[in-house]
Amino acid sequence: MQITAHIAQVLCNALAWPVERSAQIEAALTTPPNLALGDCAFPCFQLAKELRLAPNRIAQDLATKIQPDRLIASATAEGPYLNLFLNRRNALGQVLGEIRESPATYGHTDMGRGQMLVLDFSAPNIAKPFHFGHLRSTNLGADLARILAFQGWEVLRKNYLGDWGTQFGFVIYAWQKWGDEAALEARAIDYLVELYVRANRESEQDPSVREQARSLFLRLEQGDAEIRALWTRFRELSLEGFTRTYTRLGISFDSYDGESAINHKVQPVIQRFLQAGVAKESLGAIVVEVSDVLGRDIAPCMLQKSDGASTYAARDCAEAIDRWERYQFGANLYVVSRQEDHFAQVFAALGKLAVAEKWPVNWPSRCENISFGYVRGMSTRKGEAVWLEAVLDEARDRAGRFRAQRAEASARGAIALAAGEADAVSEAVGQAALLYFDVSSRRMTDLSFDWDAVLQFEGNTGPYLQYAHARMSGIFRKAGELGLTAIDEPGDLAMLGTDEEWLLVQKLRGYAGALRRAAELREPFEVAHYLYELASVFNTFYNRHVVLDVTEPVRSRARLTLVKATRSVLRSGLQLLGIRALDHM
RNA sequence: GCGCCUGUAGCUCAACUGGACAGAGCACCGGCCUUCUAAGCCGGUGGUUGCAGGUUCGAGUCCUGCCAGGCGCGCCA
Repeated sequence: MQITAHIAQVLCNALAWPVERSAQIEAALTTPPNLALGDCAFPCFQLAKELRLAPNRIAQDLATKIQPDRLIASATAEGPYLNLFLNRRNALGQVLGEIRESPATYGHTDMGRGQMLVLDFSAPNIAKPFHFGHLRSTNLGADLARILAFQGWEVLRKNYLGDWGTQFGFVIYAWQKWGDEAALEARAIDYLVELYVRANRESEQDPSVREQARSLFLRLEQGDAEIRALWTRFRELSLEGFTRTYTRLGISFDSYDGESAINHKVQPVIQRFLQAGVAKESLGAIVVEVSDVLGRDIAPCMLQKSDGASTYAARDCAEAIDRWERYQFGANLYVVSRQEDHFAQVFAALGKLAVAEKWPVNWPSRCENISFGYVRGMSTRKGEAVWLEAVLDEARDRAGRFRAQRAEASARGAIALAAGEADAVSEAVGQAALLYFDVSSRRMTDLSFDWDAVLQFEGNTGPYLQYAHARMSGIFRKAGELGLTAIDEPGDLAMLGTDEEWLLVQKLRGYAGALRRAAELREPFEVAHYLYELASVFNTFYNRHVVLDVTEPVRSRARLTLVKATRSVLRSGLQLLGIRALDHM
């Protein structure tokens, strides 16, 4: 980023603009399509309007005004583009120096410094299957948490468990009717899901089941001791199951307070809405009109149903208020799929309350719904759902088989691993395939579940990134045997003179930009995409050049420095995506 | 009917928020293991960006209208 900032400043001077505008120039800078055209480009189209001059003319003028300096070697006009060639030797030294000085924080910005960010993700429903579809919210949320924390935010990870609502009435109804203590002991959460599905199926035949479930939930909400004890037990069992999966994925939360925890604060909030004149009664229910503030035809935000039970929206409102009082967040994000209308209603209702009660901070505008695409082929009712644990197992097993198969096909064989290590590698590779698949397209893209598409180990995949990392680690093992080490002073980096080495450095320079886009757009895909390109550029370099050559120790050490920096950035990015960087595969 | 989202190579996705010839992976065809891991690399085949207009120096990207698909539309969460 520092080189880019320098270029922007030089251009700013050449244009005789005030320093403040250099940020605008920096944002406009792009990369030419190939090395022959240059290393950095400034398109002059926008300036054409402002200066009332042809863009080609502006590019030519600028080219003559740019003085070569330590980082800029030359500038040429190529049609409407001003193309810059960098001083490779100095630029390379600067980039590798920055990475060497702070490998753990290279590429970060302070965009979130001093601000709290509440991130609500995963949020599975108790007594409902934790299937592959839930991986999206869980993984997307965990990635965003790491990415935003890296950008300086103080992130609070919140798992707002779906542990309240009529669904629980169904489970309790089923338990009272068919409950089997032995089965619950043996199968825990799986058995609860069976009960839930069975009650649901019955309610399709017999509408009165729904009524009974509803009344059971009402009793729970009113504090019936017997029902409450059942609920507590079911919640504990479910949470144990979820936690196993989270631990396996290396994900943890700061809070598991679900909808039930906010229960006692819901009524007072509904009263506040009424007293402020924001909510009104309609058909026996209590609602907040939001079509006026949202400027479109949308149903009102319902806070209380005509039977007196609170709604999901009311709990979300109360919960958001509680969050604000606790944390005074700078941002409050909900990673929930395809509930745009619901969140629009909740945020708008809170916005109206903010105005009516004259809140000093209009925090509802800091609330965001991070939506994402639908996972097709995964309906619980149709029995298509695949449990996340089963997917993780399958991923691990396929990764193990794939490795054995490759070892046989390759003339060189594969690196021998200890038995325990082989299992750990299979688990890590399987997860990498799964987690990477999830972020290999932008979050709004719908996904269809397909074993063969999800569990790929070749091409643009998670294992491809791990493989590049393992190769780099292999180089360092060999370097240790040969007694070669990376260099500390940049003097001899002039040995890095090939295009492949330069392209790799150029790519390393782009890490900060990828991280910034990922954070601003709430889009981990940006990191995944960047890492794929980085690994790809590295693989090209790796195939064309030998790093370690005892007859050329100076060049070898310079290349080791480059590989060390690349591995550091790759490892940093993988960590942000929750993918384990492996030293052997 | 209304609202939100999507439509790019046979398939799965990109395209740095309006910029250089629309790029990757999979699949298919050909080449590369006596050098640090071939889960890799190099080359090839494959496109009227759903259709029709509009905005301007310039459109896959923005606007309008069609066509096709997905999700939602006050007492499910």
